Amino acid sequence: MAEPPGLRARKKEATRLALHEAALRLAAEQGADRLHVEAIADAANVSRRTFSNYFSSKEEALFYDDAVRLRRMLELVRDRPADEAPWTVLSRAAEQLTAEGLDEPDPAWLARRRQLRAHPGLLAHQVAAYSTIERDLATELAPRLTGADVELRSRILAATFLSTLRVATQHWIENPRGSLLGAVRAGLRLAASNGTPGSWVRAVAGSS
Amino acid sequence: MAEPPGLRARKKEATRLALHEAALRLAAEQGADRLHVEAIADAANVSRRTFSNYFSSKEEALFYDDAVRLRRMLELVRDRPADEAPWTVLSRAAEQLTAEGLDEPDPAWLARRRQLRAHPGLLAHQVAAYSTIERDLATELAPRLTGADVELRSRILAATFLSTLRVATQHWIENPRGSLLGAVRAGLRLAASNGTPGSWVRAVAGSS
DNA sequence: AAGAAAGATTGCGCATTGAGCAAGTTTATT
DNA sequence: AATAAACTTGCTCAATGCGCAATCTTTCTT
Repeated sequence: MAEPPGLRARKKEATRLALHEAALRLAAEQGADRLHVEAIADAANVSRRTFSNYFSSKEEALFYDDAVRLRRMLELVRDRPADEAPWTVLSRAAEQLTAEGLDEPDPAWLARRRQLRAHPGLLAHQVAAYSTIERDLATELAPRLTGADVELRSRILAATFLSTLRVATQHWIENPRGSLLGAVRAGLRLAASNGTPGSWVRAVAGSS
Repeated sequence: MAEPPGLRARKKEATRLALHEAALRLAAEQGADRLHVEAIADAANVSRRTFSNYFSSKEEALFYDDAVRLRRMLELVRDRPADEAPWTVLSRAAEQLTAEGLDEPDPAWLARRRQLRAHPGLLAHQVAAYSTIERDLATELAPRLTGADVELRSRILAATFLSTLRVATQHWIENPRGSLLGAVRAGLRLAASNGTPGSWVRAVAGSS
């Protein structure tokens, strides 16, 4: 089933990563607006054309790591028991994902990501990356719901969860007190009680 | 304070709208992928260059109406009393916005919007339009919160609320049973109780 | 191990597009 | 009516996404 990736696949992943990292580095060094596809390709020792074979735009290259994380999260969701409550499924998946080696990321990566935040036009591309799996996540969630309006409810669950994950992560990047895992947990707890004003304080207090 | 817009401003708004509508119509007619800036400009009787003066891409033109709605919603949020509970502020603003003449939209518009849904790449641009005001909404919300973690909480509130609004609206477009207002109300109620499994059924039942 | 088949990289060319600039046109001001 | 301010347009260019065909690499077959 899970055959070890051959040399071909490994090489591909390597250049993909190289392109992603080159993009991130150059964007942080020279500013996101002076980032050109040609430069990224050069930095990764491939041709401009090859870049296009991997990514359809420099922004996609920039947020490739988010895409990977999100695809991985979808897998984790799939692996949760079918009878678990939906929000629990999502929370646990998010926690596993965060725990999986990305809890204490490389400081250089952190700094670069913080640089990127400055450029407001990039936010749009990041949310785009998230929106890519929104539907997949919803269809994964739907069979776990019972009652009326399953479709609407699954889509709202997926969308709000992903938004929360994105915002909590971003907030932690800009403002890293404590662990990322803690930030994600706090965010999810907050989102879980969006509509109940009294519980906010309690929810936050409970996170410490 | 609010001077009536002169001829100049009215003309500008007119061409902006013309461009938006031309884009929407052409996208629905010929498919979103065969949509070219030149064609949009022609259909609106302006030059290609002028199109660029109004919109920075065809997708921005396509989702101009969302942008307008969202800016309007920000105003409505600003006008809510300062002591209202945050989620109530958002719900009321959304309801007002929906009630403001867009509750029973033009069937042609609806059909076109439904066509657009087919093209998956466009979702990214729609969420981009929503993300544009995410920060503004958060900074508007922040002063209405008390306690700890005001920044994180306001950002999560803004993000989840906007996601919900987007998904509920989109769901209603694809699936218009009842009024849009009803769909938005239901969506917000659902989002308000994301984490509490037992309350889902009650929340939905309460919407009928 | 040799050769065929499948897959990846590259260069070339073209269509689309976003934007700066300057000249011409329309609206606002006085 | 004259002047100023704002808008439109055509021209031009750099950047980009992608189809195509040639070449090189990995994998599969026998």
